[in-house]
Amino acid sequence: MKSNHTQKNCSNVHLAIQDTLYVVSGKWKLVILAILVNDGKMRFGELSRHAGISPRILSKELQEMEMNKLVSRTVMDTKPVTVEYAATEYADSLKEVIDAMIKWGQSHREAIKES
Amino acid sequence: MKSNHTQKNCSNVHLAIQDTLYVVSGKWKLVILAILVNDGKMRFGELSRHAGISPRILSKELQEMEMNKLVSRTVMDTKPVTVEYAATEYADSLKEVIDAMIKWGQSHREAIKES
DNA sequence: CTGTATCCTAGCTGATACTG
DNA sequence: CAGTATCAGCTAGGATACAG
Repeated sequence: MKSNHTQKNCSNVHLAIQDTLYVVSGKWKLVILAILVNDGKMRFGELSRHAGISPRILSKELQEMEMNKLVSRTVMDTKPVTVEYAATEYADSLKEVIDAMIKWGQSHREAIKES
Repeated sequence: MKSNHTQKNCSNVHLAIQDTLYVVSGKWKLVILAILVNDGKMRFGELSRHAGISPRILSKELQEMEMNKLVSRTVMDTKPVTVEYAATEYADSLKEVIDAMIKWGQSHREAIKES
């Protein structure tokens, strides 16, 4: 038996992979997440300087990550207004994916080296 | 304790993630791999038609995948010459990563739907 | 038949200046 | 300070013709 997958399952799987890729790929999303996880909540400007991301990109990334519930955005009642971003609990659910990627990436580098 | 990671570990992890991302992201690599895994070895032209990828892109993708030991390339002694591509055993090692991505992608879609 | 060369387009990314 | 507008460069991906 070569394959028992239906077209529908195939589409679902493909879609699921694309959804995940959308969240983990790209130049900045995981970097931002790592910073927020390691260093805790941070304001927009801090994050921009800390990661070296220009405001335009950072804004776009944070919006997408907020839509995907990976970061929370809190407007603080200060003057002038400041905004704090933080990694959500839900972001932890990505850990399995990221760990799998780290593990494979490390052993892969070994595997390739031996040629 | 917030973080006990060294700069070096951080770099390694980041590098490993990028290596994995390089292999699984992009529009075609996983599609090609899925086809070769499900339908077995296939010639260049077949693959091109089957997946609907133009030769230029397919060639580039296959070269990269071959460098990463994910596919094998066998020149057949036919006339005119034909070339068979197949998924390697090593490609199976990606399964954990892909499964993690499928799993997260599916549950994520549910998580987002509820908002 | 396998692959490459050429040309083209759309989208991602970045620097910078600016608005509220 | 947070975020957007504008402009510019780069890269991924694609159509097509062609070479070996």
